[in-house]
Amino acid sequence: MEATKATSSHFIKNVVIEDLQAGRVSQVVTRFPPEPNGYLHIGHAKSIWLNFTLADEFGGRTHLRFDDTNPVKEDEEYVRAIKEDVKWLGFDWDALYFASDFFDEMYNRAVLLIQRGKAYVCELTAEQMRESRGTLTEPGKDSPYRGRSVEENLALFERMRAGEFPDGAMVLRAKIDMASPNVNMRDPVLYRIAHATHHNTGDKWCIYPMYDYAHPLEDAIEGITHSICTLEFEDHRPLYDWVIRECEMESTPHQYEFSKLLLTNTIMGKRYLRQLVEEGLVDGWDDPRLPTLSGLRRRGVTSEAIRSLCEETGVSKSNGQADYRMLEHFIREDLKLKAPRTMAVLRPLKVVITNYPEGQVELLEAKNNNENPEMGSRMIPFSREIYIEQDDFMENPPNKYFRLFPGNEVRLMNAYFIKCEEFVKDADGNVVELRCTYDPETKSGSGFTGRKVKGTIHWVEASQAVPAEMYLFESLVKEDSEDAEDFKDRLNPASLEIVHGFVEPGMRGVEPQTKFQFNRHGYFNVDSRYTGGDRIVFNRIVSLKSSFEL
RNA sequence: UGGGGAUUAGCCAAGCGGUAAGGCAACGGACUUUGACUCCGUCAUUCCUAGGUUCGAAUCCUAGAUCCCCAGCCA
Repeated sequence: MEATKATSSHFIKNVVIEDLQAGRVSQVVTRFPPEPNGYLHIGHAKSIWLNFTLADEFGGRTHLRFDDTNPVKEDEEYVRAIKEDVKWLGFDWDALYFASDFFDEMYNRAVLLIQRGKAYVCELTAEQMRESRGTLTEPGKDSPYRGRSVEENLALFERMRAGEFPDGAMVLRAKIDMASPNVNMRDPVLYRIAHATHHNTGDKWCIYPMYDYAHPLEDAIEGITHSICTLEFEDHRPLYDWVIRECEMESTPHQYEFSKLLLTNTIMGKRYLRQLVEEGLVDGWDDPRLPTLSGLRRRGVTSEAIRSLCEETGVSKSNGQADYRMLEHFIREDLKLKAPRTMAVLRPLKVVITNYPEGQVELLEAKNNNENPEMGSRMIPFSREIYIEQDDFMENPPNKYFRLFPGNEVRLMNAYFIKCEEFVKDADGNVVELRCTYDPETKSGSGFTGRKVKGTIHWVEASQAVPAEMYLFESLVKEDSEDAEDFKDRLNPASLEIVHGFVEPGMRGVEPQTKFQFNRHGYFNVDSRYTGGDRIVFNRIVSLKSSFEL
């Protein structure tokens, strides 16, 4: 049976509970309102999670709404990608809308505003408008067009719509207060002229509503009860309420602001992400190093881990960033029992077991997940020649190194104890081969207790080993580089290392997006772009924790 | 210097007048066929500061400090 998941409390949930109890709303309706002008990243995941889980917990509904009010920046391609990401996170919208579905209604409400003397057509240029807006400490000046008659405004607005004026010639402005201490209230622009083809409405419109005007109307039309956004919109709230009130909307949604999710050691700014992609500094929007949802997905991060992160970082109004290690923790936690465990050698070092019969291959049993017996076991080959990790041998080891070194014995996971007798170096002095002996008595599962060994290392049988590429990722940005002026100076040149290693024979033909734990290394995902034919590429999702330092 | 927010441990975060939850990280120890996992233990006499109210304050009041956001015909 499924225990009811106790979700933690937060201030927006408290508001919802009060609204429900007081009868102010009968059903919670939220929305996730992305602008289709870019790819979603983990910060958006928080908003998606918040809106969907909040409504779900109280039997409400959540809409997916594309805020497509600016045709020059938006594209159908992003609509597709955003839908895919939301679904991948595990959420289903109860209704799908586009802001553009409501353009007629918005236009009609604008006419109403004009009729009520609450809006006017202004012919100030953008620059003049900026100059007359005042500053943060000085009030603005009224536009010379502020006193136009209702009739004149109506006629002009109609002609704007009819396409009689070029872009920038005039705008529709709200008539509020040019002296407001809140600059958002200084007669904000409601509509601008843009002769651009819209991905949904084509060339039907050449005037488009601004966010501050469109958003509250969209919410009201859809019957949204709790309109959740991020902190920077806090001082837009009076305008949000003004639009709802002055447009005489029946439904009165309320806006609540929370602090967006930021992660340490990553780049989240839309502008920077776009630059990385467009300048080819990364492998597309789904580069596994990116915090985009498509990048995280390709890397192998699970949606469950992302949801856990959202849940555990909480909902508040204080600015801050969560430690990326928190995400890593939830990835490991999610994959621990789900991912089969296998042996993979990233940087191979050949080992010849000199007392093992030449030409003999035996099959040994290996559990697929030590902590999850339901995953069963598999048979893996073992013979005279195997590969181990280069790191697992040192000619001159420091104290507390309990892997292989001359004269030392270790356990080969799932196999036998081996002892290092000699090592072979090439002309450059690199160790290229180990010669070891094994003890048949120590076979895995035999119950041998004769002696103990401190180290256990992993390996892959040489003749049947399957070559594979492993993409090892580090943070895209250097640690503690937040204050760098040019963000490119923050880029970590070592964020990607590709190694050529070996995996077990059973890995041949593995499907993209399959996740494994490589014993003693970490969690890896089969890359969906490069894997195919004989090529297998693994993306390292996250390493295992380690308390060992050389 | 106008307006809007924020401030509880290294990080995230509960707490709403009755004596500081939880998670991440870190650090000890036990266990271990993954230096992982798991388990046990440690980790804020104090909540930005200073005053005040109160039997009692992170919570209420007063004054101050620091940080974030706002002057797009972007969202």
